[in-house]
Amino acid sequence: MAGIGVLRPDQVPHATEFVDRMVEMVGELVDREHAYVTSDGVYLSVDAVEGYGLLAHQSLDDLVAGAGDRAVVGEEKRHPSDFALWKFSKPGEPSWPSPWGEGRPGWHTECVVMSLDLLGDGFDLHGGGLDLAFPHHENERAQAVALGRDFAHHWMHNGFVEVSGEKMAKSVGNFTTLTQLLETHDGRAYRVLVLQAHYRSPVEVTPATIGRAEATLQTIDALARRTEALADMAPDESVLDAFRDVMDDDLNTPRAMALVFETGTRINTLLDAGDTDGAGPLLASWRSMLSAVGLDPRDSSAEVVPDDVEALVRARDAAKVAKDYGLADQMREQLVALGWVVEDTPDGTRVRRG
RNA sequence: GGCGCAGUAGCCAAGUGGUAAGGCGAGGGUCUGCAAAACCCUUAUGCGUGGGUUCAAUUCCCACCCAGGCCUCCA
Repeated sequence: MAGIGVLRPDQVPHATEFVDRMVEMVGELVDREHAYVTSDGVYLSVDAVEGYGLLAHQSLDDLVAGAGDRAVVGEEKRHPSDFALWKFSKPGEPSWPSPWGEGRPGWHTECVVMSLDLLGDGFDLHGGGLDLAFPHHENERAQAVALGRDFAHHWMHNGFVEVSGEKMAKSVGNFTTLTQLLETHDGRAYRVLVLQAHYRSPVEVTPATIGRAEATLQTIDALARRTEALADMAPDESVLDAFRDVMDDDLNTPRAMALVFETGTRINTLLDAGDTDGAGPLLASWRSMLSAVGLDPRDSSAEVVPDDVEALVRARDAAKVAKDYGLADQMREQLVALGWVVEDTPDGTRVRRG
């Protein structure tokens, strides 16, 4: 997680620790007569849920019609779309006690209980992949509604990570773990890729797109290096306002990133002209935006330049002063061969890891 | 079969009823001893196809093509 700049959650609840609460909730639904007991479990009655199918963009009738042959009304289910809140266990299966019999929780009761317990009623956002909208999230919402509780105010369903236009999934076998990715690539590249696409859209993640994102990062890191000695000033509020505007517009991170790049270009232009004071506020807002999207410029100060490389750099500077460019170029080639990127600056040769 | 979602330059990817952000790449230029970095210019009269509505559509409507997704009791 740290490799791609994702913060740890404050809470990492385990469903097994909330079984008692789930049983309580199911009991409450039964008491309210929004759930009923059958021979194999406890079911939620979707007729009791205002707007069931909202997240799936389907009416109850559509759901039944669309299910075709699969719309088999369980012998005891009152409605084909009714779903299990508690499922009686078969011998040998893990189970917990309940007033209705030994069993295990059904559809996402843990999500409902844990989010309401830990976040409280009426929390802001509920996220998840597009594929979870139905039935997973639909059924979560259904339970909360049947309970009369105020659930998530906003649902955000993100598009898939795709490879050649196909959903990346274990079952498809086009699966790359982030751990694998981090072995050979800058973890920030994945973040750049995700930021440059809208969250609701699919993102193409392939070696090619990751590689391009790394190239993008190089320009960000280059500006960070160029400005690392510059102190923070008061940020340019007009830039930050524009940033907030696009982020407030359904989290339009691609626009936000465009603003980051455009601001970077403005800073470079001012620095080229020697206008450090003019670049200061823009730089502060640039840093602020990068921080907001969780992209940290690579810290080059931690990079250790070995003595032999340093000696070569000094020797090359001496050769340049002596205008022995043939020797200087030869030394540059040596440095490049050793894996260093060589940049000439007014202060002499600078090297960094390529 | 039902319902949603998408098809935009070489690639990735925003977006709007009034004439296409940004990134990478590519070509040209400025700078430089030469490079690198940086900056500037160019790179879709065009946004899957065919109709329609409109003064005007990539943006709305209809049909079609194509990709991928969900349609439940493992979560």
